[in-house]
Amino acid sequence: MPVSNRLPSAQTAHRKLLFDAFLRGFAPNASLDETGSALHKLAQPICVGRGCTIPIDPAKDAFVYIGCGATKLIASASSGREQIVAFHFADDLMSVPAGACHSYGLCALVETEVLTFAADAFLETIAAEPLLINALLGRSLTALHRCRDKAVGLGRKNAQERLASFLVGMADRISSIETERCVLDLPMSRRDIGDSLGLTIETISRQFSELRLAGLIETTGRSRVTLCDPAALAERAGHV
Amino acid sequence: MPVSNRLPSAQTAHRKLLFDAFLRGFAPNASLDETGSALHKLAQPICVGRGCTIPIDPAKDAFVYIGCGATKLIASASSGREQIVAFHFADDLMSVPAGACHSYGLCALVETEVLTFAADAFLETIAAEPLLINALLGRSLTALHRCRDKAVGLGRKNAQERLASFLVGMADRISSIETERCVLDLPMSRRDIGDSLGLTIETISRQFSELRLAGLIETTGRSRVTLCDPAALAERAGHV
DNA sequence: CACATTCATTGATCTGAATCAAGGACTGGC
DNA sequence: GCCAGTCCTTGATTCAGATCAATGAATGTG
Repeated sequence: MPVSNRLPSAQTAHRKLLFDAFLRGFAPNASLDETGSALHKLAQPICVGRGCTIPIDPAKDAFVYIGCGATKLIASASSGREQIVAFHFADDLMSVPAGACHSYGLCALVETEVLTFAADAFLETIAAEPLLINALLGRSLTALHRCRDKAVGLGRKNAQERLASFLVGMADRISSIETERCVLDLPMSRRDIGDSLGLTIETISRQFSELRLAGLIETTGRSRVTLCDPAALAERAGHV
Repeated sequence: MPVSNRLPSAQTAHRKLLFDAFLRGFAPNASLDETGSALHKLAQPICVGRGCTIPIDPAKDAFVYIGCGATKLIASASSGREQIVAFHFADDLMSVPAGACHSYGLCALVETEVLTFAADAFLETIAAEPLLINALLGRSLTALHRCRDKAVGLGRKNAQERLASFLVGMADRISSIETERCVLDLPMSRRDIGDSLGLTIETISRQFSELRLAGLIETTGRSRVTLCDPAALAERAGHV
């Protein structure tokens, strides 16, 4: 398993680019002088390869900004069972909770660059900047909304509805949306999809086959999925 | 099914009490003059009986403050399947999303008094009050954290672990915490518990019986549950 | 206080997804 | 371009929880 690397301090220019992207993506209209440099001091830039865990103190809450790449947020129940709680992509800002009931870990799906922040210091720093808190609040509410929809799927949907729901949701996030057809390059494995949907890898594979047979999707290689009829797929997903 | 009632305008005093409780619970240290009265104008006080749905425009996001009582936030997948996404109790402030994938409804478990706010106007009003945004952010992050833990349960736990997890979680929220024994008065029915844990009413009942047989809980009537050994129960819940 | 109704419990059976097992297809490294 | 290793697919069987069915306990209403 490859290990994670902090960016060497020589790459100051690169670090600056990453931090600027964060500020731009996070609060484009704010003019932050002191706050900006305070955040810059807090930001821990980290670059990890595919399959690596992003080092985060499990005892403290953290915020993580994804500059580029993709990650999975994993929660571990006892006896090694893992549940993927969320996927995140470039320009996402997420909160990683310290483990109370379960322990959380953040893992890169592809080569990924992130900034990590200790949550307490981060919140303290932005406390006086309504634009920033509002932005963070918006992200949190979006995450909450997504998590609730996920709970509906995990609690009340069958395997096929879960996979259809997952594909439609991913299409919204990482594909150019076309009404007719829609091409997705999934950065996660079948196992990841299973761990996200509360299913096994075999069930995921079988449902891919069924959706393919039904003419709703086409697959190319391991990662490319074409949604032939997104509307019909959304219907199978049990969306209202 | 009983219908909900706005508080008659005659009960101005009562309304004021409710609103004051909201401000006190929400941002005890803030001195809000204009913002306070602006919020007061936005607040829609509603009082509903057991089993009633709290009227919320399904087309727009809302925030709801619970003055007293208890509620369930229900999401409906297609074909009438319902998933309870969260329970809320006195002094909670929650966000109710407009339905995108699924439609949400808020329903009272007991006689309940709430204040509802249109989300857009609410956010606009508090935008310049860091204390308030921070409070709202904190509540959102707590809700997100709870929802993630719920996702772990729904995705990766068996029936007994889910019920044990539920009981331990409820004990934290609505009971005086005693290390040895802990008495809970659950305001929700077996069906509600099932709809929250992604299980049927029969499975819930069987698991109650098993936990009772194992000496971990005692039940009195329909609603009272005594946790005889919270630590052992937490272990059965698969908590780390 | 008795009745009606809803709610909870228990049992028997069924089913969708898990598990066990084996073969086949990508992908990346040399 | 070949090979090794990983990832994916498909089939057979098992099992946890759903469903179907019936009885028994709470609640609250007249």
